[in-house]
Amino acid sequence: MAGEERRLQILRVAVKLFSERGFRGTTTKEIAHAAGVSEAMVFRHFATKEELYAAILDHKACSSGKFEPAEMAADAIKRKDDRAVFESLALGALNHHENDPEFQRLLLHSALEKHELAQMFFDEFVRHVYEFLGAYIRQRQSEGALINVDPAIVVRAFIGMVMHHSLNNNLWDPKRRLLDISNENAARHFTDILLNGITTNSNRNDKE
Amino acid sequence: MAGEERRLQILRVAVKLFSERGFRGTTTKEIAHAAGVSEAMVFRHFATKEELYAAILDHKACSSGKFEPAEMAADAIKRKDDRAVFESLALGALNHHENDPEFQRLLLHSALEKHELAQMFFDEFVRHVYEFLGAYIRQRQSEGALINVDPAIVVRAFIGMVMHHSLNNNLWDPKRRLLDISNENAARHFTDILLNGITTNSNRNDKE
DNA sequence: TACGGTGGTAAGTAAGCACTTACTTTAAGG
DNA sequence: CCTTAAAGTAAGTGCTTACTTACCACCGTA
Repeated sequence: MAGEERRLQILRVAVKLFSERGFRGTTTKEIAHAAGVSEAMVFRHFATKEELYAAILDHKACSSGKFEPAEMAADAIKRKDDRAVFESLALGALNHHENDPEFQRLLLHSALEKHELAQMFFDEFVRHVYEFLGAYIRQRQSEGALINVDPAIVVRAFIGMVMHHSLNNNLWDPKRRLLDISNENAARHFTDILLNGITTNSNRNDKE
Repeated sequence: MAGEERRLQILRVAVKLFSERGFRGTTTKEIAHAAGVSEAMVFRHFATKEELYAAILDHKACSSGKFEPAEMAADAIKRKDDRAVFESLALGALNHHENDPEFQRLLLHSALEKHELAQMFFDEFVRHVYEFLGAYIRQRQSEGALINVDPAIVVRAFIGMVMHHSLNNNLWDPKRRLLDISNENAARHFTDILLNGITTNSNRNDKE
């Protein structure tokens, strides 16, 4: 097998193992065995275990790249369709986490281990999301469409719903015994709650 | 030092180390050193490292006990004051996580490591929260105060906001660069969003 | 056919790990 | 003051770990 090919293969199996067992929980022997080569081959491609781990986090974080809203979300923003903006962003995130559950586990493991690349990902990627969504919310507030709350709080609340749901599906309740809904339904309901709350109109008017 | 006293002291320092570095990341030597005793003493009190870890998780999870809403929340439920119900529960959770940040880290570590006690805690404690809050929501729906959404979705959304906020404060953004608000403010704003959403009334009426 | 570079391995090494053994100190009770 | 049991330790044991070394097999090319 050619060099680059093998390198990628080692990376792939390492992603799987690191995401399952974390950095310290995964041995280079296991990685080599899973890749079907000897341990020495792993160290030919990656000088140290740490370098392999960093390469993975780097690859995973950079493959996401800077936060760029999906086509559907960008379109919704132009139309100022708040519902579509939040719903499409939520659906994008939920689908991403469903298709790549290793990513969330990897990130959590490295955050708990205080690996600098986890912090870097957060500082880069998450900050952009806050800035981007925050700017949109601010604009819609100035247009009188949204109430005046600190946009950062709104972003945190919304991301909270979405990420916590993903975390439940991937980590706590993969059998989905507490809640089993499609990503589409989840995105729609979370958006509904964010935009309109759960109080009935009659009840809301009573109180005002 | 007396036996029971030393046992508790070892447990305390082990909680700290395990929550910081996880099970595999913490050595029995470190625990012994942090407790100011020799490694052999650790193994006199706990037959294996695993047993020490289990004792910690057990203690932490059981000290929380079954989910019992705080006094303030229980009172709010009797008064059917939705705002107070959600706000007091949120504040309770946020304060708990702030005062005992080790707890969240410990739980995350053990969930990632697929330790059975983490799953047990989730199955017991979290299920109760869903049942309890779900029942309240169902009741308020039947009274026409809340709209008819699956209560489990509402619970997930609300817990999502609260837990994700705690997770940010404890793990991702302890410096609180993205959002720095008091627990009281967070609880109030999350409750506001859950109950009323962020759309302005004029805008909401326009669309209806 | 000689050869050099590349893909690959078997068999280490030194350090670190959970856990043990064989021993010493401490202190309360008769 | 002597006994005795518990509190405590120094110095291992055997295994695992990340990482190395020294070597082999193949293959295109000159």
